[in-house]
Amino acid sequence: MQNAHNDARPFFSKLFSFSEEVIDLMCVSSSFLKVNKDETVITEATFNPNVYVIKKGLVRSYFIDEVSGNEINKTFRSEQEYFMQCEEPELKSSYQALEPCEFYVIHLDIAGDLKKNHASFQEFLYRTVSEDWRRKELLNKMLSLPTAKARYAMLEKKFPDWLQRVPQFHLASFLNMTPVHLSRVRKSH
Amino acid sequence: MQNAHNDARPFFSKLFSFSEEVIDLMCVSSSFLKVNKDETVITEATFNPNVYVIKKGLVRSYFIDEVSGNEINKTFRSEQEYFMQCEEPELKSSYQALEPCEFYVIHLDIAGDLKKNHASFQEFLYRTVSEDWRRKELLNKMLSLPTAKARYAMLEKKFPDWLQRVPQFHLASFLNMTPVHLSRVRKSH
DNA sequence: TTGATTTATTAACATTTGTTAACGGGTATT
DNA sequence: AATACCCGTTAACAAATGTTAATAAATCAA
Repeated sequence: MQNAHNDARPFFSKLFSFSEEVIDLMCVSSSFLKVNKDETVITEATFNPNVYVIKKGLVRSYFIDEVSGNEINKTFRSEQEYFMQCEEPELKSSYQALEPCEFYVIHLDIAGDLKKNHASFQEFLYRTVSEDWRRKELLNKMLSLPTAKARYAMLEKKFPDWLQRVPQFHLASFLNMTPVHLSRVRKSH
Repeated sequence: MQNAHNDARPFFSKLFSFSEEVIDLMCVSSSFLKVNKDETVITEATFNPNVYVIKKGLVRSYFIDEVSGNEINKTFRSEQEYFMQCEEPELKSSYQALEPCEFYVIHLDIAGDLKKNHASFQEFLYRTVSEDWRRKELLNKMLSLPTAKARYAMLEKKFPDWLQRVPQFHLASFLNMTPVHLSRVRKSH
């Protein structure tokens, strides 16, 4: 993990219309993180108040089903997207790199008043939550579909990129079916 | 539909720490709406920029599965909760009263700058989205569980009120199973 | 209350989906 | 190139869930 400093400036600028002051603050309080394929970035167990912005790569978020002990994938994120750990134990996820990844990590504990006193950062957070709300609404709709075939069809339509980049057995978990069954669905498609 | 005026004041006050000015604005630009059981409040087809705050009663939100033509329930809302129609066609829902309901309806088109210039209303919206995000996260987790039994167990744990108030066949749709199967699950439980 | 309508339960059967195991193609490591 | 490992496919079978229909229970309207 290295300090990001001005390296991150053009990247943050493209991300959102932050004020110059906010970008300064973000650069000063962020670091640069590289992880290998398959490495875990955050686990359900640990908490830190960091925003991980993906510069490069692909990540899956998942939780452990207490009944079966299996991992269940919640979603995937890639370039220009971000994630952070929830505070509620109930909602915590783990994040694993499915490709070699590069992140800018904004340390909110260092960034101090970023959340409180800077309008453009607040707007960014509001936009982030709103966008994520909409995506979740869409995922909910997908998971509500009663047949595996219909869920797959919706994935294909709404998230075609994932079909290319995400290993099939991870998509299967995401779609609430087994890898064997996903293979069947694709065949009969 | 009647004008709400000062009738709504104590209700709005309890809902969130709005400024006096915002409460005035909300009262002036809101109406009071009563609907019978089973009546539809909003349909997927129509759009209006209103916030429906539930004073009394219970509502289900649902969408039509284009494949089967069936209604699929997304969630339920009751006293002190609110809902509004999404702008994205993809995410629109219909809302139906499962009990006789009373709403305060805030007409954002009339309320003018409520969303733009009033901090306490903006905070309210942000809190609303954040809370809803968390609930959706939880629902997603529930729908991701691979067995009907596990989904029902989680509903029982996390939303015990719904078990009391929501008709079983509507819970079944919400849990992504048939009413017949829900009955089986409950029996073997 | 009565009768009519809606909802919940149960059973038998059909379909979907999960499970296990074997096979084969790819990829990485040596 | 050889080996090992991971992943996707396929098949046979098992388990879960959907479907239909009959019945019972609950709710609603008259």
